[in-house]
Amino acid sequence: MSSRLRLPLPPSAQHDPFKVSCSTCALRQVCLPTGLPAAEVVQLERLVSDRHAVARGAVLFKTGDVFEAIYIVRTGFFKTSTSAEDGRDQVTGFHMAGELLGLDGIYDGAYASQAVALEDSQVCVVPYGRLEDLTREFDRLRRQFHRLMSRELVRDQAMMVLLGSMRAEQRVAAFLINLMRRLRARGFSSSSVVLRMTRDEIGSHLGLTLETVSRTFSRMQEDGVLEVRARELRVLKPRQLLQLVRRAA
Amino acid sequence: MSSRLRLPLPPSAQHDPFKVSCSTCALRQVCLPTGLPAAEVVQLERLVSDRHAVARGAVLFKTGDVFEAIYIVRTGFFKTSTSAEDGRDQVTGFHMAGELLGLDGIYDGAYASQAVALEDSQVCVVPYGRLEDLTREFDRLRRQFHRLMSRELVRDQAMMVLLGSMRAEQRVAAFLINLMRRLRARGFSSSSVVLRMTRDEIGSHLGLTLETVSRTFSRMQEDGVLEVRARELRVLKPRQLLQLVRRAA
DNA sequence: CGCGTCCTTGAACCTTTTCAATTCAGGTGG
DNA sequence: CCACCTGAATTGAAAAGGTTCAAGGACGCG
Repeated sequence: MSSRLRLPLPPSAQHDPFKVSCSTCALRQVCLPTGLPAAEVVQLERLVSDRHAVARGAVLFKTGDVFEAIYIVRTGFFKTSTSAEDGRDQVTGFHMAGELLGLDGIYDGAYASQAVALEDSQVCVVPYGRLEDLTREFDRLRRQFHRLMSRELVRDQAMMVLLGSMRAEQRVAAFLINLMRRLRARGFSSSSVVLRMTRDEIGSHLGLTLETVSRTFSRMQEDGVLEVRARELRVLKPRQLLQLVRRAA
Repeated sequence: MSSRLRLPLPPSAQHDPFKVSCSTCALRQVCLPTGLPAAEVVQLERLVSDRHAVARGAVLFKTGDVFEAIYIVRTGFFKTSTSAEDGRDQVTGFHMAGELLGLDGIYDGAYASQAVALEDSQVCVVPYGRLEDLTREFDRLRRQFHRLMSRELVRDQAMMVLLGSMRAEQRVAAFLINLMRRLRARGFSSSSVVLRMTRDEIGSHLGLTLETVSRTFSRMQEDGVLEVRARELRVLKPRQLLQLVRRAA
């Protein structure tokens, strides 16, 4: 009934779990190789030789770790968070299949954030030095890489608007809409989800307390917009949810 | 007595205002060519052939404009803001000499934000298509470009933490510290500034109302941390200002 | 099946916003 | 050169939204 946050792997990958094949990967429409010519995808495949399993709760990289690779979520679900020196900790994002992790490490050679798996996951490992080299030769790959970095900037801007000018209800609505849209782009139901994160993590991401998130879910349920049972969530009135966001502060 | 947000131009530029010379530019330590070998700087100079004056209040680019170039602030001061369809508008950043504008346009070929000059300014125009080409050949330039994009991501994360978990006083303190640090990196006084933006614009950037910004300035003045007279601002106790940020929520 | 973690809900409190009234500063024109 | 005028900034008081503190309940994992 509800979406499971795991994509079926293509036959080739199922048979040989260590072989990476971007060309046949189910994610190729939402991943780094999107739109690249076959020749460049092949190059990328050779680069992304390694795959890595990350158990639920395990840390993929943490703040200050030497930056050596970018990761692409293959299956599963991650959260990234910053940890300021004064213990201030904030979830900066949730990441699902096809999304890149670790781009913030390019700047000074150390990751600026921490990535933790929220369910048993797999990532593709993209050694950064070799990616850099590859972007020299391959124009389309280089441009795609730049586009993805830029997309992150656009997303961050949207997040700033959310944090800077939206009320609790709007933030939660915007969060859910964003989540469902990304799930839909991956072929999942756009009405049902099993959340992989706690209310606390959602709150941290949205600049709210876990109590406010919980209350907001409850209110949306009373209003008939959502059906909430613990982590199981169902959007009953998508249009009304959209209205909640659009409504000016 | 107070810093003026304008750097003296090198003699060569003063004599021929249309000739761009990164090699001799006063900004080369805080700009795109930072750390590049001379040969690559020369290439960059040839690329950045155009300079552009932007009068106070004028729009450099706006949301939806076709993305053709990245801009680098040469003199003056800019704000960037997003304008959501529902009229929700937020200042996403303030930008001074040496800082890049427009990177958010790479993603889909249209700027995602708007840039407005807050004082009479000049920008260097970097045609993006040609920059892309140049990054193919020149390894250091390409890496530097990636580093700068990544730095934006790191900054955005810091901004999210500010917006998501700091109280008004902490936000204002963090804003001032950040501003003064950037001014100092450009050779200005790190204690005095004439702000180029209104309380409203500061508030929009920090997720606060203009009244709260004003009250916070007043309180800091009462506490002897700042001296505020309209847009003229002086930091009297930098360490105390730092303490304000570090103090957990 | 029990324990721990997560979630929900209530009530009081606090910060920030909102609304409103002055005050101030800077630029313009007489 | 000064008076005026307009946008910006300050300040106060009331209201709202969210947090904090606290207690109880549900769920899932071992």
